[in-house]
Amino acid sequence: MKIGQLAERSGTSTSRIRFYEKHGLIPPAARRNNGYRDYPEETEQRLKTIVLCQSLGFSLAEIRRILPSDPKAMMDCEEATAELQVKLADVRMHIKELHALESRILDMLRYFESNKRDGQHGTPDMFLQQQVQAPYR
Amino acid sequence: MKIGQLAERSGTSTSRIRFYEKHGLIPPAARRNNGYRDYPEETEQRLKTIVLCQSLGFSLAEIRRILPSDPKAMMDCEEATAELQVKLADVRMHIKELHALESRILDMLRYFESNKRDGQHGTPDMFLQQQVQAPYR
DNA sequence: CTAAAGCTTCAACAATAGTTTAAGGTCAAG
DNA sequence: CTTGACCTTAAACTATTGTTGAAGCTTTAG
Repeated sequence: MKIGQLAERSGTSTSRIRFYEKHGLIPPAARRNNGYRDYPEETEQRLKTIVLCQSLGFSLAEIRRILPSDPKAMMDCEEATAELQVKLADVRMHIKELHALESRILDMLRYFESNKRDGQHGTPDMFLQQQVQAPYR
Repeated sequence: MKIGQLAERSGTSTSRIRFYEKHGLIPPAARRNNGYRDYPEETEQRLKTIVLCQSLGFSLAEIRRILPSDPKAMMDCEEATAELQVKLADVRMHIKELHALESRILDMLRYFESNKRDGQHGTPDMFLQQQVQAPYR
């Protein structure tokens, strides 16, 4: 399979595939006589796997670490499970942070609202500095 | 105030302050005879405001847009409120996405777990590809 | 035969938010 | 007078994930 066809089938792009090869995410392709890359079927699956892992929140560096570089190697379930649990903890922490951020934004909105009712004025620094010192922090 | 002292007081760094000036986030500092930047007290507040806004999830481009370039200007409450509401919607959408991601990771973990119990084997592609086609997607 | 499409490589560019480095000027203390 | 700390500028580098372009070779269709 040539690179263009692989790109179409895997839903990526030729530049992306070359980029992944260069960075060790897919094994270097065999070459035809003319120098064109020639891909086996399985590379399509591997590319889709990479895209899936990205959508699961793994960076390319993490994917390179998790997926065996030999595309035929068995995946170590223990290791994959461990990595996924780490990622799960990351995601949950991130969610917590965003909830805290949500609260702070709501506080700030309420603060602006009350100021508007009181017809108060001030510089942005005054508004925001006060917020910094608010107990919510 | 010289730039080093301002950096220390505001909890930033000299390079960061010069970077902000260059990119229009703080007004250009007055210069002493020797060319050194000389800062008024208020710049410390402005820097802290910028750091706060960053912690609220605003990018420097957004901060530059929201905070009046004249540090003494009044903040437009209406505009700030509108910006904060947009940011709030962003944050909430981001939280939703992360919850979906959490579910997908949990699905994957359960899938690995059941495979382990069954003593099954396979390549990462097989594992993950199956997951792609699972109904959770 | 020729033109278009597809392949090759290498290098540069994109955005974000700065840091680091080089080469040099200035200031205060001892 | 020298040493060290602090200041100046501009340019290059960091990390991430690719895209775009230039220059050139190959293949396919008409």
